[in-house]
Amino acid sequence: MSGPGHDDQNMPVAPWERARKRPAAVRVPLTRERIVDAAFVVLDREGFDRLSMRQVAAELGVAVSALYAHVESKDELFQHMYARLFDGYELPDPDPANWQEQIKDYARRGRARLLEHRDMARISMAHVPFTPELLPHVERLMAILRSAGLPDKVVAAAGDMISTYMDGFAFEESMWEERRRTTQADTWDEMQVTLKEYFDALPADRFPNLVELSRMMFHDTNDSRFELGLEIILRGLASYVQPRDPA
Amino acid sequence: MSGPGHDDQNMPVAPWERARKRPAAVRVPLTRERIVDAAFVVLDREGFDRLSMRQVAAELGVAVSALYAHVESKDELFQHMYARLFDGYELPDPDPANWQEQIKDYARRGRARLLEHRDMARISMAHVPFTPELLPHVERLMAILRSAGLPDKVVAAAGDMISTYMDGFAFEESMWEERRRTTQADTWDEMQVTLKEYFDALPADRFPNLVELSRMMFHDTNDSRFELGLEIILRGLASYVQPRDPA
DNA sequence: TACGCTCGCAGAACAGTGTTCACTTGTTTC
DNA sequence: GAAACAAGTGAACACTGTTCTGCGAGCGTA
Repeated sequence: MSGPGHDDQNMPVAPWERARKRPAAVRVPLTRERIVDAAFVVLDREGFDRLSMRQVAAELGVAVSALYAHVESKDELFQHMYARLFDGYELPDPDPANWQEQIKDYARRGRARLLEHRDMARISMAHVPFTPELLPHVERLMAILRSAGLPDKVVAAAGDMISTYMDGFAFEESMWEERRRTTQADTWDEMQVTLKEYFDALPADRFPNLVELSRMMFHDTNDSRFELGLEIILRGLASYVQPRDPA
Repeated sequence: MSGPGHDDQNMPVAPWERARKRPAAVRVPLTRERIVDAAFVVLDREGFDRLSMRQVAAELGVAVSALYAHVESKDELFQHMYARLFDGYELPDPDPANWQEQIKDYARRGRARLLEHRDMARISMAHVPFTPELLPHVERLMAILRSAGLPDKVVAAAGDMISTYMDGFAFEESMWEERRRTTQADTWDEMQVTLKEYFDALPADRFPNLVELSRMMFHDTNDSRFELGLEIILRGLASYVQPRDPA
């Protein structure tokens, strides 16, 4: 998939190399990249709970123990999957006039990446503290927030808040997806109808607000709910903006 | 611990009941409450990853299979542990003049409850969607937010945001705690010093903001960081307040 | 008192997990 | 050709959640 050096697979083998290359071509060499690729295939097909080293090995047609030559543990495999989240996912240089849009865009792309693979948010969630892959992002995020004129204390808290919001939101989405899968609901719309019915059937004397607001909670798309939460956080942050150079 | 019907354990047995009660007293009857209690003991001592049905059974001096007479699965056990979070944890009636403080107080108590037991945030996080125990809380939270004059769309999004923030924050705290445990750091202060040193040692040309802000991120207590994040969210919410009855 | 019956728990078992280790096997090098 | 080396195999260990059979004490009834 994303590993390098696969381009020559479709090329015919030169006759004078045939004798040498044939035996080597029978087994594609096992690499960490291929293991991570296979892990994503298993993750998407089986989900996080059924992602086991044995399943990954089976996907590659290889013994389990072979994986441990390239990956120290299942945890390290998760770390490499986590690192994939950040491939080519960059923050722009600070543009103080547009800082809010810059951060929103960053968050949107982050959520999109988390939703690319099933249960990916669960893997990401287990890595919230500062990992080396995350540091450059936090650095640039802070650059943007500082350029906007936010006090340092707020900047320090905001980085965590934004990534926690992204992870938490995508995590919830994963959970609804899984619930949908275990139910008979085939589509997301069908699921929403079921949920809305459930809330409508709640005793209105004990849950007046829930009954009345169920429309809001389930008619909106996840995208617009995500967007609204983002806007709330950014308005809160913006309220801390103070002029930088009172010249 | 919190289960009912344990009050008579310290009472002496009446002599005329002694002959009858003795054999029964040899084995304290196994109940779901006792199983949940034992699960919390194991959780606090061993952590989430080592919390197994066999450990819980051992804690009670009982065979594993005996647990399944009172609890259908490990997942159901988690649900009962999760339900304990909400015992006697209520929201007040709406007081429109104080809505921000009411919500802050709710969030503070929620975080405190999550921190009462090791890794409790991880269990809570797995239950984010609407469970029956949560519904009354969401209902009252919405009542407060609506009384404050927030538009319905914002109210519907805010409930999720606040609980996600609580869970996410406590979850991160759990992770730092675990990292502290696996490191040799005995106290939290010692851990903070280590972290600060790590950030100070970062190449200042590539991470100027991180180096400069490391002081902010690790000198503050978790409580004040939590408080600041809460304030940011509430300022964002408050920006949506609109007059209710333009009379 | 003796019988049988029910119910709560014990023990073993099944299928699955992460991880390790002694072993082949295919390939290269001397 | 023989020796060395790396890579992958298969079996094993110590676990996990869950289920099934069976025992044995307590109860109601004859």
